[in-house]
Amino acid sequence: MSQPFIAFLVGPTASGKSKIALELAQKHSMEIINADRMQVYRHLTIGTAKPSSEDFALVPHHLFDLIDPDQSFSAMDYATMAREVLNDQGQEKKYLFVGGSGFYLKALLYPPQDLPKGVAHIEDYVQAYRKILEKDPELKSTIHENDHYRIQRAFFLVSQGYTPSQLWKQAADQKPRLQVHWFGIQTPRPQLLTAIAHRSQTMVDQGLMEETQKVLEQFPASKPQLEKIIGYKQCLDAIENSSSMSNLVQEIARATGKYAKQQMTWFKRNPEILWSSLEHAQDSFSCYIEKETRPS
RNA sequence: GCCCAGGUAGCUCAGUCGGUAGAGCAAGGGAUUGAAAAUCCCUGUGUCGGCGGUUCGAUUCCGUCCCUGGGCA
Repeated sequence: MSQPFIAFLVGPTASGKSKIALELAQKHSMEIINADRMQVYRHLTIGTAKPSSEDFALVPHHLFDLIDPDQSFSAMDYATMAREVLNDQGQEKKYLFVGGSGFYLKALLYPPQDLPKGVAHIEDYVQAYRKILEKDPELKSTIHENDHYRIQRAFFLVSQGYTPSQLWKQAADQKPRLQVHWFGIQTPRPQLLTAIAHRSQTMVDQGLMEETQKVLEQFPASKPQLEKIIGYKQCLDAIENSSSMSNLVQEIARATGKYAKQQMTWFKRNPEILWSSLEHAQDSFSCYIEKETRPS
């Protein structure tokens, strides 16, 4: 038993993870570690539904507010930093990762591969796709010809002499390097959509537009990044085209709902997750933690 | 009351020179290996406003009625 107790609390956005996490962390003296892709950014506060400074004061929090919005960040950066947190601390500790970024948790769980960072700039995707298949035919089943995003990365790896499909297969065959306990909050879709609608409205009321403006002024280079983040993207659209202002909340809620669905697709196939409704989450996860951490 | 323009998938609309229809968005499902709140894939039967008429056959033409928007009184 050389490993601290580690739990992952996952679920779609707006499902109430942060609140449950805070309760569990207080009750079981756990430390919270962020597992949300966007909450690593400083200054993106309202739009990422980051915990409040009061919350931060209640229990130790890690991996929040790490970088400025114009800095790059990746799943591997996240995994590296998370490992540092875990290594730094004593074995007696208990950790609760909280967030909906499945890809990031996966990167943490599996050993890193020594691959170069970067993507290729591509003009002709048809040709680029043909070319990566020439060097690595198995990519055909992994990357769709329309998936330009992945073609850019694969093309880069191939041009560096790698065979991506082999690397990925190797990685998939590895056992997770951490033993973790999975908790998931599951909310019926209509209920979740209602919560999302409310939260979108609250964000706008709290000044999401102003936050967007301020970040843009302070970090002009962050624009491409902001355009990819739900909430900020819609605010940017509204700034440029004031007519879309009236639909702002609706647009944010719509995009968030889609995102929540993607998250569920990610987590649904993980058989290790102990699912609970929001109402029972606190009790059932609490019970579980109690049992698992009781000194025998 | 009269004159226009419309009434087609949950929404916005396209289309059928007459052989019962299709896009985007939404919705549902899936993928996801150092950009992932990104990116991509799959799924479309709906009294084509109601009723009549013409026709072998009408959502498409004609008549009439209803509804919506705009204009004139």
